[in-house]
Amino acid sequence: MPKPSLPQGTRDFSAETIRKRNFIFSNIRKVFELYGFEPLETPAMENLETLTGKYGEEGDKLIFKILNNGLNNEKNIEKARIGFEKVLTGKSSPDITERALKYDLTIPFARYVAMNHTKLIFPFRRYQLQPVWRADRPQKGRYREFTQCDADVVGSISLMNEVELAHIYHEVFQLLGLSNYELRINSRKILAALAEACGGTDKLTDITIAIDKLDKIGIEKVKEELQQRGLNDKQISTIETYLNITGSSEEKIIQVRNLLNQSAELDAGTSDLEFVIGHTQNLNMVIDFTLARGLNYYTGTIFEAKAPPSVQMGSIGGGGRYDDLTGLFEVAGIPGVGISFGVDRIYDVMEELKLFPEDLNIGTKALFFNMGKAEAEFAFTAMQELRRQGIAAELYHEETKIAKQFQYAEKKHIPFVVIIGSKEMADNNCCVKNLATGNQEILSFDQLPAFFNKH
RNA sequence: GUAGCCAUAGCUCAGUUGGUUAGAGCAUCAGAUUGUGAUUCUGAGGGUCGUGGGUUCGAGCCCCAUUGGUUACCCCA
Repeated sequence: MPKPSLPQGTRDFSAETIRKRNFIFSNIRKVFELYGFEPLETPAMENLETLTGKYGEEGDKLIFKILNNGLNNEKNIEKARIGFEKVLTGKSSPDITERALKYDLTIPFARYVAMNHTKLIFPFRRYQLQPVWRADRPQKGRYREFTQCDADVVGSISLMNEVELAHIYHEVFQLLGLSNYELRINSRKILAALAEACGGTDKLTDITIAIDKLDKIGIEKVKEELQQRGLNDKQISTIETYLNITGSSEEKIIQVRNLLNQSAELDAGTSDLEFVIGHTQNLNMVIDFTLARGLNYYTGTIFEAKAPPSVQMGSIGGGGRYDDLTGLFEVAGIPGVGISFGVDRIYDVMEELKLFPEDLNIGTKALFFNMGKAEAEFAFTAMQELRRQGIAAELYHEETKIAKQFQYAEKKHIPFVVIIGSKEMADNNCCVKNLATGNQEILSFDQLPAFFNKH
């Protein structure tokens, strides 16, 4: 029997971790609900066909594919062999795999909308908190199984949706204590206008991939990469000027208008940003023209939430507007915009900054000591009454020395112990001790619920 | 997929140019006090040094392979 282990990049979650994660989830859910979003869940797996081609070439490689069952069945064996040959050339074959674990929540959502568009009430606002899987090499802040929390509005082109989503980011991060997060915003339309000015729209991807790395590799390396991607000096010079745009959001918009030739794309992109900026005061939002985002279905506004600069953790959330996501599934004309929170990274950031409230790990409120057979039975009755009142309590499972029972309570972060010995039994009361302060008092049993509700 | 680093007790680690029965702290358990807890005292258990080969009189240490972890690239939450 080999040592038990977990698949790479996956984790077990202990009680303490789950309570902290639930703290994040419940705040996100609360804000989503407050903004009128409705919950949705989709399966862990999708048909592979639903997912491939939606995340770009690199994305396709990171989809976890599920091997078909019954490949060794005689009537399948020949097909499987041919299919496998195909797989070896780097392609996928439905004879080998036709299902995959979901890679994000947006594409399955688009599939859901496409399947149900006749029944849904538009604009349709849904939120979704579920795990997703990526066959990526794990490293800091990167897992193979992680949880996304998405909110999307589909069936509306109103920029008020962007405004609301920006507010959602802000409210959630405030609730979590991440007040110095940064929300970067840009528009794919402006990037398209830049591409137009630099060799045409077919250069859009090359340009965005390169400039997205500015933070990491610096301007010189970006210029090198642009050169390798076939841009000439004049085009690179335009991009450099573009990347050097600084100032307030308003100033940045003016500068980008001056730099790029006037076009419908540019006008649309800049006025989109102006609208969103104009309706979101004091939200830690900054225009970042280098923001590009990988997923190629975005067409308008794009968002990226950055962790506070004091921690080494890039993006803790992202999103954007897509004109026609459901078009991928043969249902055209449903535009939308959405955002996502990366819970696992938010968790790591909050842990590093020690932002979790102290009292999250209190499960059991009171431990009843076991002071003997008769005492324990007496305590059990008292405890059951507390439980009926909604107060979590435990009775120490066996009679043992006091020190050990105290230690158990301490280790489990139980804040109070209730001692019922022969004396208390005789007086029909109990001794309640606060472990944090060391204070203890004698209470009658009918005082207990009120006491614990107060503390 | 590519590259670097790491692997010794439950945890964090030490282990000299290769040399006897491989150590420490914390944790665990048991005992001097049978109704009051971190402290102190005494003692105990626990490792075929990730795995498999090789070099050597001799390997935790050197070489090769392999597995796992980790960090970075690509990409991303």
